[in-house]
Amino acid sequence: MTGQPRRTTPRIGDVARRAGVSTATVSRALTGAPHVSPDLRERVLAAAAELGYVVSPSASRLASGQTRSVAVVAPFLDRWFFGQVLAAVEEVLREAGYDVLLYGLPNAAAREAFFTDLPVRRRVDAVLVLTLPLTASETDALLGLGVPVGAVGVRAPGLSSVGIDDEAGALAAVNHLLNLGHTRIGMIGGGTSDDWARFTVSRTRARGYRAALIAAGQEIPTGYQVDGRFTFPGGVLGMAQLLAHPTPPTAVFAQSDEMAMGALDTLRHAGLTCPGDVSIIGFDDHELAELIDLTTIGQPVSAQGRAAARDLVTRMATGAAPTVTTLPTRLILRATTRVLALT
Amino acid sequence: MTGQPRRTTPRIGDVARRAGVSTATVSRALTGAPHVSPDLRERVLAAAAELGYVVSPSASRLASGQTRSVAVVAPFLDRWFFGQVLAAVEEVLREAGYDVLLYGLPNAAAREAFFTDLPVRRRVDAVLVLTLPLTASETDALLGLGVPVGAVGVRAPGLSSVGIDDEAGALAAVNHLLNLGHTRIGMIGGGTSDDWARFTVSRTRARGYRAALIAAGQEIPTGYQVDGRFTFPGGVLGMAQLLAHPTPPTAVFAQSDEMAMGALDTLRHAGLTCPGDVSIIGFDDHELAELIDLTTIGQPVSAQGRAAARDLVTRMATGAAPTVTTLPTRLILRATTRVLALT
DNA sequence: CTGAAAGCGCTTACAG
DNA sequence: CTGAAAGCGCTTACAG
Repeated sequence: MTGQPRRTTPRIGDVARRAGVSTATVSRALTGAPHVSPDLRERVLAAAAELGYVVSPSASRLASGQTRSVAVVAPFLDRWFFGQVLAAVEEVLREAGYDVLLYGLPNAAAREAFFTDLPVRRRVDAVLVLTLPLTASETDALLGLGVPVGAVGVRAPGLSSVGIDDEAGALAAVNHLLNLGHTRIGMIGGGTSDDWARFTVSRTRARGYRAALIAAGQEIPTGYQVDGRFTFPGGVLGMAQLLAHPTPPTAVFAQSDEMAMGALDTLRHAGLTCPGDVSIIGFDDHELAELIDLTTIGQPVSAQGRAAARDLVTRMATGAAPTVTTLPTRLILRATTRVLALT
Repeated sequence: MTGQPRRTTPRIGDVARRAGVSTATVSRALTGAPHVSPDLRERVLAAAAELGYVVSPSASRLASGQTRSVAVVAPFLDRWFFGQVLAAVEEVLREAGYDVLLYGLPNAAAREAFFTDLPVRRRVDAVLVLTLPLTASETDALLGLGVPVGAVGVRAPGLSSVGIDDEAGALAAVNHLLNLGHTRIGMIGGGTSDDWARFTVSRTRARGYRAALIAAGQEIPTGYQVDGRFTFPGGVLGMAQLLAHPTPPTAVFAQSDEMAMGALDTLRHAGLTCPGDVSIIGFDDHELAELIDLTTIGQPVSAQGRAAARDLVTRMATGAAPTVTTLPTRLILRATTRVLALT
């Protein structure tokens, strides 16, 4: 019963003893702090390696006040856009040495719980919000954390944000259609959705749509703006709705590529061709867009995640002020739009 | 300079003072430990609420040895399958009160760094691996953490695993084709990929493909098994390869729906119809499969994530032994397969 | 059921 | 450049 060898995780004291230095020196050497002579640093590193020593995160955090973690908050985790952004964000943060704490808020209850309980409090050095339109009090709650807050696709005072100019993108899409001679231009958006997360971007893109038509001196017939819920099935239904219009559009601006794909599906099933009968332009440059030859407004998705993550890394390190970054969209001409056929 | 009111986060002592009890009692009341009289518990809860007290995670972890966190490790974060699984996993864990630490391993360097440095050490109460075929030493490293380890789509001794029977699924797919009278059946898989993560499942499904054909007494012509890399573009190319065969198949088993969609695209561009000229069956029941009317082998994706997360929650709470769960696949008949036309 | 006190394993002024 | 020591903020046997 005496001296039984309990194999246990080595502690900082074990490393210190083995290297013949104090724990203070071990700590300094391991964290890369200055004021440690090269040979001592080397001895410490060697001792730590031999022992397989790893610092205890909780102890280190408690003593230093730093968590080396950042929270990523997103309404959905299972959608294309979020997957792309999340992958980029995770990579940047991991390589910078931060842990990523993931919070999905798939429904109203989860969302409310998150902003009420604020589970990230005292737990992270920064928070990154992905395309979650924040109310003023939600923004306040986040800023009240006292750590840098960043966002992709959301703007609010006090936090960094990275995004695109949705209105300009939509305007470019519709202008392209106008340039091709179309005058009956419909839109599949997400307008009447009760889903806040998609409501904002939907409205902004709708503004661009209307601005383009108004600038061209055109009126927008009732029933030309339909709801596609930002999904493939929604696009299917939306296009069907447009086709049922007394004077169906000859061109359609879909606010996302997924809805555009749904619209294409409806055309195919209706025996219509694209762009022969109807031109369609999407938004996103989804990974499948190129393959189905979809004309679209491309936005840099991973790049938005990377930029947002990098900004946070910088702010955590330097205490720099929040920034606002707008990344460019571009018109990508492919095969689903063409000059209006003269009949 | 004296007594300046520094608004600071309340500590457990503040709550204790306000409630007129010891910090031990506050701790017990807050963690829901037994042996606290109802009225004291109430007083503590009230005091904590008034102060807006939140326990310091690092201090709590250091003192208790529990992290209330679980690591989720996945090779990709930006693919459909992982997004679905991740969303389900995150929801279960969050609702059970665990933090989710996310680790993406998009390349060999990241993977090696992860298993060498083992950044999750002393940091989580469990680890969940998503579809990452583990080498023996990787498995050992994980089990050496001393916490429950679970996996989706991976089996290894010592860890829980949730998955489907890939071979049986593939077999069912090919049997369906055989039942329709097809004898020239090709396969688009991921066989020659150097991507380990997809290599294993690819091989298992290929085994099912071959088993079905062998059982039917058929030979497999050279060139009937092509690589589609588990992507849409890969499916496009794979189908093109099959069409270029001296005696092209009349039916194709694609190991994933995304590849099946790519195959459909190739057929369309080649002026061929499906299922008129070629029947195609996929695997997954991807969310778009229903919309394009793709016959496929459906697998429950979110359910696998949920089951794996729940198993881990149980094991963390009870110390139960690892489990193995196999969820059912099912043949979903839709419009892309039909009886071989007699010519 | 409740409290005093030790201990979790680090980090970091403060001296030297 | 290096060490002794206090302190980070909890949890949990141990007594009572």
